[in-house]
Amino acid sequence: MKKGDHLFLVDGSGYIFRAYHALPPLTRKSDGLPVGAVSGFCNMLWKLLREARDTSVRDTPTHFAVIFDYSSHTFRKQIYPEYKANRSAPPEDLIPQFGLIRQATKAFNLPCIEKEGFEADDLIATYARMAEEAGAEVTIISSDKDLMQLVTPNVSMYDSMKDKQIGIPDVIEKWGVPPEKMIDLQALTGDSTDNVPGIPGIGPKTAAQLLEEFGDLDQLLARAGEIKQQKRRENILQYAEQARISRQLVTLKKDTPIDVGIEDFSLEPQDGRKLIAFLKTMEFNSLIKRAAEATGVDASAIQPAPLKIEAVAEAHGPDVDIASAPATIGEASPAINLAVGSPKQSASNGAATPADLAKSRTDEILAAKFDRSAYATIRDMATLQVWIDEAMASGIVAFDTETNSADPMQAEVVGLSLATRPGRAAYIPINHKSGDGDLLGGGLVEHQIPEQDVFRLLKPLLEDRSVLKIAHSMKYEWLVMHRHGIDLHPVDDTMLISYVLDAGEGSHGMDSLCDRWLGHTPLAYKDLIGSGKSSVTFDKVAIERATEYAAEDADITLRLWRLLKPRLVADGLVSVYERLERPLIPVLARMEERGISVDRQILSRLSGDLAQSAAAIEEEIYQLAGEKINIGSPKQMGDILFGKMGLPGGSKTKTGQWSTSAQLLEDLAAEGHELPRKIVDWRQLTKLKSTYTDALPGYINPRTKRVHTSYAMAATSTGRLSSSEPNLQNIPVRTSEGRKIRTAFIAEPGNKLISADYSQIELRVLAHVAEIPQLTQAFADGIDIHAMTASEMFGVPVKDMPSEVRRRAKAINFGIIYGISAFGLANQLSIPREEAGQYIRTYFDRFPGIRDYMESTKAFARQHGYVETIFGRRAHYPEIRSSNPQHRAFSERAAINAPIQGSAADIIRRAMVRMEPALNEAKLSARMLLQVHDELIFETSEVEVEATIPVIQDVMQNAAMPAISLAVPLQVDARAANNWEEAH
DNA sequence: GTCCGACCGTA
DNA sequence: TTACGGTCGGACG
Repeated sequence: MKKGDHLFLVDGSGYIFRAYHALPPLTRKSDGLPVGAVSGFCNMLWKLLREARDTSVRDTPTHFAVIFDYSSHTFRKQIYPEYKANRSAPPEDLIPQFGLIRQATKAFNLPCIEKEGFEADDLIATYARMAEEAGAEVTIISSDKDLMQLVTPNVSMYDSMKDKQIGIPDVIEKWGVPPEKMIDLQALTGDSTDNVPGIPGIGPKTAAQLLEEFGDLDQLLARAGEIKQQKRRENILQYAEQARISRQLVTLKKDTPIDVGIEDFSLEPQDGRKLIAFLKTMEFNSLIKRAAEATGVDASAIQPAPLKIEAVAEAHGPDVDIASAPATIGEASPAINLAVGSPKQSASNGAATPADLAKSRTDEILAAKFDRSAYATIRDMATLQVWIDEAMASGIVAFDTETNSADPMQAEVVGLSLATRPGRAAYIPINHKSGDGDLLGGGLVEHQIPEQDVFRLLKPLLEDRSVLKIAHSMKYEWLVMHRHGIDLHPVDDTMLISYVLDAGEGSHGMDSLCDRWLGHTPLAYKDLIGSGKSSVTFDKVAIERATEYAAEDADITLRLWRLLKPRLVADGLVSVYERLERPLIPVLARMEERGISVDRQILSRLSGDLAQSAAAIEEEIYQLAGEKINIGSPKQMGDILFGKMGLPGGSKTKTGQWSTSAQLLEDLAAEGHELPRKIVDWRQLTKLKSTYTDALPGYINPRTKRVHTSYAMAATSTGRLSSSEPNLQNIPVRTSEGRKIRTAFIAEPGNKLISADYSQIELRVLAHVAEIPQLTQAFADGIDIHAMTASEMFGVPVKDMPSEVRRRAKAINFGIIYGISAFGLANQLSIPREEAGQYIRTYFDRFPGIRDYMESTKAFARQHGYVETIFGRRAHYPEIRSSNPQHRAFSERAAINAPIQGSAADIIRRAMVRMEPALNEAKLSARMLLQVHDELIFETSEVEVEATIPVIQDVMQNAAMPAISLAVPLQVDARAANNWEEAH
């Protein structure tokens, strides 16, 4: 070796661990052998060697070697027996890769160096010194801080994963000291992963500052008495010896006895056949292709090399006997997978198609068993930090919070679980209380990390943009975390992924997905907390039980994610998920968090009025019925009306009871019967009272004084949201009595509510998807759509049209959207079935495109089992091929409705996702509070109302663009007022 | 105590 | 004739 030569030294052992955690897991397709780290290693070598042939790259190697640890039994153990004693066993799926990486090195025709009793770092230090003395340049391929002490003007490091060169200035920038002082710095700070003690309370910043002040460790220890901070001075004096031992441990040995000299590292030509044979064994298809091209070897003519899985003596834990755990092909840990969609995702595993990947992922996941006893309980901050580091390194973590309430606006966190790999999960108990105890319900259980410490440690992880957080129902987690000052991102939600994939195929709850996909029944929540009167909140659950339950949930979530996420790609649903579902999580969470102000007094007064009116009607009903019966019981009312009084009964319900529906009672009232009218009125009043005026005040949050609904993102088959607790999507509006309830929904003083709603959005969507020229024209001209329909059908001029004619046309238009039947239309309009059938035929004659749309939609649904919205969202109808004609007909109507209702739902979702950025852009402070399918409710200060309305309208009217250019314009009406009734 | 059907509020 | 959720009564265990 001579001046001008350039030696590359790869820290093979360091690379394995880093690659294992940083790269997406990968298994050999044919048998599940874990090869993720091997793949990363081969790709790195390929890149380094390719650059070696590329003369345009300055730092090309002339000499090359890969260095490995031999075992953890090194001379350092003699100095300090605890050295590296806290290392846990390497992950099971990493063990077989130790040997494979050595084989890879040989396949690349590179020297593979290791020596008993020494670490790779010592060999690297020795070779670097020798090369430098010979006048050559050295590049160490590693980012390990332990090697930074070796950096000189002639020796630099290279972080292959970050593609970053590390020279003297980089060391100073990172650690605050030059390379030659790294030893002293490490001696002071110690190293928890290697169990190097250091001095307590001294971290890198303090160490750098002290070394700056005192020059070096010896000076510092000699003059420690001069240190002003008492605690720090005491620690340094007390632990001086520990620092000296630490210095010995971290100092790399530059005179390791070597068996192979640096002259033997001279870079040899690539042996294409040997390399390709190995790559074939590993099934690294893209590398095979590149290697064949570069070496001019015909890859198809080469057989895979026989695979030898060696028992490698590279022990990374004190108690691991690798020799007893050699991996055999086919028996490798199956729980290894490619991380599709993670922020740290790499390009590809060479699998054929997304569908193949989804399939192989399914097989792998199913092979992994659940073991609740393997879950860890985290009770101290050091252990928590280890898990956080692991999550940081892997780039993916599934988590689940356990709380004492289903309401995220009130819930207190009881504990939190994490999963980093299938089967590897832990629970952090935080607020578990003892079951018995005093009147206050018992105190905090011992050995739990204080809540604020847990969140302080977790915050960087939960907010790290390079770590994907996965939860089942992320909106809940987002809200709980946000209340602790954490802005959770980026995220994935397994419930929403399932929803996008399988809307209409049953529930998307974790338990049912776990059963459906993983063939596993998780611990039941009810079994932990009990039920009914004897139930307890989660904080009373024993921590051991809670660990099994909570960690299992995180584990399941991670496994479901690995299974379901690739299906998004395979089924072409990525953009539905990423544009219509995932971004809505924080938007809806903020809406729920804001809530809306509801006036207790107004509701209370209304409730009193309703009670009085109902009581008066009650008396009249008892008079008319001749006895005191329960008016609220349809069974009892039916018996009175159709039994005792002998009124002509209409239909019966499927349980054999007389139907007492409002429609039927209205018909009887029209015939002059008094009692049915009274019952209808009574029902209306009591409905308004019990469902709204009495129930709503109970939802006013005591802390915020506002009502916070909860939106379900994955509840409907069509893509609509649903609202519950309370349901704010069914607040009365039709009758004047009911509308009064809306006056209780108010803006804060100085503010207004703005209501903005799409006009006829579903008919507009119908005009677009069914391509109906008359409808399109009518919407373009802005004329009354129902009057136009009536005019087309009945030949009546729009001008001076009788309201009854228009009403019928309107009913038909709605009927079309609902997948019309003569039976249904006849019911709706109270006309004979024959007449309704004639209407429908006339409609189809006038608008043949509608019939074509309905027929083609049914045919599509029969063929595929689902239908699609204009944005590609799917709604599944498994019963569309049912042999039961009723079930089949129902599915057909639903399938006709879904693309229309669902496309409208998609449009308003798009508007909601864009709304906040648009308002921010316009420097407006309006807050979106509610969504009612085609309406958005905002609250904003009075002075901004005028400027806000056009922005809202603009976003809503253009929400389909640019993905879809609708054949009809969207119209949005908006109004501002002090309460919802006046704004609507 | 839990579940289901009838009924009815919304889009 | 589509999509929901809440309340009630009544039957079940």
